[in-house]
Amino acid sequence: MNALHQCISQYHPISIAAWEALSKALIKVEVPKNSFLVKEGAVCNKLYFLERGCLRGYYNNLDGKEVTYWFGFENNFITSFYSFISRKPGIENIQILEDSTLWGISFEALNQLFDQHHDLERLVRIINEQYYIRLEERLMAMQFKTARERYEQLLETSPHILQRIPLGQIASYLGISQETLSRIRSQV
Amino acid sequence: MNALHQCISQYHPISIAAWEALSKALIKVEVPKNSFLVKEGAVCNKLYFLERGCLRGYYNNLDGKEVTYWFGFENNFITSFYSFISRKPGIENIQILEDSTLWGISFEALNQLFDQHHDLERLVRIINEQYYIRLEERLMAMQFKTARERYEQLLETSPHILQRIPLGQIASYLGISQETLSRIRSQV
DNA sequence: TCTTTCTTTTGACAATTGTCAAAAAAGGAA
DNA sequence: TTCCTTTTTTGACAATTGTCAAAAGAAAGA
Repeated sequence: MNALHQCISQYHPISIAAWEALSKALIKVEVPKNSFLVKEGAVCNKLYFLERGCLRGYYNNLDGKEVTYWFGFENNFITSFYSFISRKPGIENIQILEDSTLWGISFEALNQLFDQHHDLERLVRIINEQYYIRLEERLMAMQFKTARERYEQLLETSPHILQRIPLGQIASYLGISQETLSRIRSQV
Repeated sequence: MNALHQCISQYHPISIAAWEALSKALIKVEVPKNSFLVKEGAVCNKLYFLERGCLRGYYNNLDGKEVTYWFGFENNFITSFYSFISRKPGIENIQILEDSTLWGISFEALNQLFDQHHDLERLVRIINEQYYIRLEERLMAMQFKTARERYEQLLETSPHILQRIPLGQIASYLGISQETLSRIRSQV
């Protein structure tokens, strides 16, 4: 739980009372490789902090292919965002790629904490904003860069992804075919 | 200002006190077509609500081309998000495409209001979340759909864009060349 | 170790999309 | 209207990326 506290502090320090309340509401979740944290068709009721391990979000498209659109690593906040926020079933699956340790809090518990601790809601607002900026950067790369440029950007900003994730999933994440990524990689 | 109040209510109703405080902090901005709300290299210090008109966010890429990555229409919240949040100069230009009326609030004023009115900060958190979901949808379309599919999706979800925005800017927004968009359009 | 399975690479070819240049069409101003 | 500017379309060709199939390589279990 220390990792979470440290991570939080980097975004926005919260009061001791807020941290204590949050700690009490958190539930430790240990999940083995290849299991699922969230499955499509279900409402995702929890927001997680990933302390150890890694995982991915993907959905099955109309052609029956798995489409990976994000990876989660240590110190990331994890949820099926659309489902968690809208309280509706999502199409997203969250699969554990390495044995992982997470801390989870339910939607209800989180919102109760928001009522009691203004600074906790501020923290979440600020984290949301930072994640928004990341997403914006990714959209821009997707929209205006070639496959090769996107791969090179990934190499620079997130080399750990290359070491921990199979190529096919990375290709999907970059929006290209596995064959194309393999060819790009052999030419760099 | 009524439009803003109504728009807000759809996200999260706020107290009368919060609304009054917000109203007082808002500054009306009228801008003519082709002028700029935000220019690259500057820190964007305001969050706007667009009451009337339309505008676009774009940046100049390394090849000297304008790259459009969003449009704003009536009832949208507008800012150069990265710059507004991080308090750093951005690369984004916001150009007015039709004579527009906006209501603006400064970063400082907004944050002071957050301290005084918890429900206002909640409102912004919720709006942020909804905008995040939109962005996520756009990223997925960009990542896993063909140019034609993205165009057809735009036709369905935002036909007004087609009627108010030049083709070249729409093409850029869709991440394709103007010629390709023109050809797609002639074949639908 | 030897299989078996999963992952990655390679080849051949097709489909999509981009680029450059020019023509056509549309819109604005006098 | 008429002229001028901007926007859109079209053609020819090149570059990028995808698809299918097969081979090569790596990892995991018996």
